[in-house]
Amino acid sequence: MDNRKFEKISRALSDASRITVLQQFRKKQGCLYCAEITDMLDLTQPSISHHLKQLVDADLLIPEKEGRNVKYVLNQKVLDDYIDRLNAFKA
Amino acid sequence: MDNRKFEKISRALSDASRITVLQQFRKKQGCLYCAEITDMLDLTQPSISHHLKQLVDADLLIPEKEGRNVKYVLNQKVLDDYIDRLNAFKA
DNA sequence: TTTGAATATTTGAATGTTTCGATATGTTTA
DNA sequence: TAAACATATCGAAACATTCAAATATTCAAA
Repeated sequence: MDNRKFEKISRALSDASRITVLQQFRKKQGCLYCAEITDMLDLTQPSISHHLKQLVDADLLIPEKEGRNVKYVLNQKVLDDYIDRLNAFKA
Repeated sequence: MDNRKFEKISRALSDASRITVLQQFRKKQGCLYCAEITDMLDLTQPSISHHLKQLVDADLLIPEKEGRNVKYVLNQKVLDDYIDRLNAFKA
């Protein structure tokens, strides 16, 4: 992971709505449907779509189309790589 | 660490200059002087001061005044807490 | 106690982000 | 095929961030 990608992931993580979304993945074994996410945030559908795009563009979520629904899967590998970069800051 | 603090740290980490600064701490055993940081970035002094303030406000760096110089120390504890929150996203 | 060096704050312009309403795209079902 | 549904994109308003120039503050040394 290069610095540009680290920066992009950090930016994706720097928003209250997106943090809330990510926290819900634990309860659902790492995958959530778009509709479930829309239900849990008090935002319009386009806003939620925008936030999800940021998380997908940062590779934190992997979208999987199922008919007219979209299932988002948490990308644990990217999360682990990001954590490795954080640990590398330490002396 | 609450969500607001997690968000603040993420935002502090979402800038190329600030990432560069943090990466230098490893080479210097976790502490750097303001002047060293100013030397390594191609930005004006006020801009660098502003970036350092964001890292300090996020508690990633602890400023220690030494006469008219400032020594910045990397806050490993906050980094560890942040990593714990990231791991908590995982299923 | 003035001078100079190191760092911080303020200001303003340019740019980026968040949000929403409207609309578009793609998919299932009647 | 038409209607209903789920999600994405567009366009614009409100707000936040970044950067540099100018200025202020703090401290050490002369």
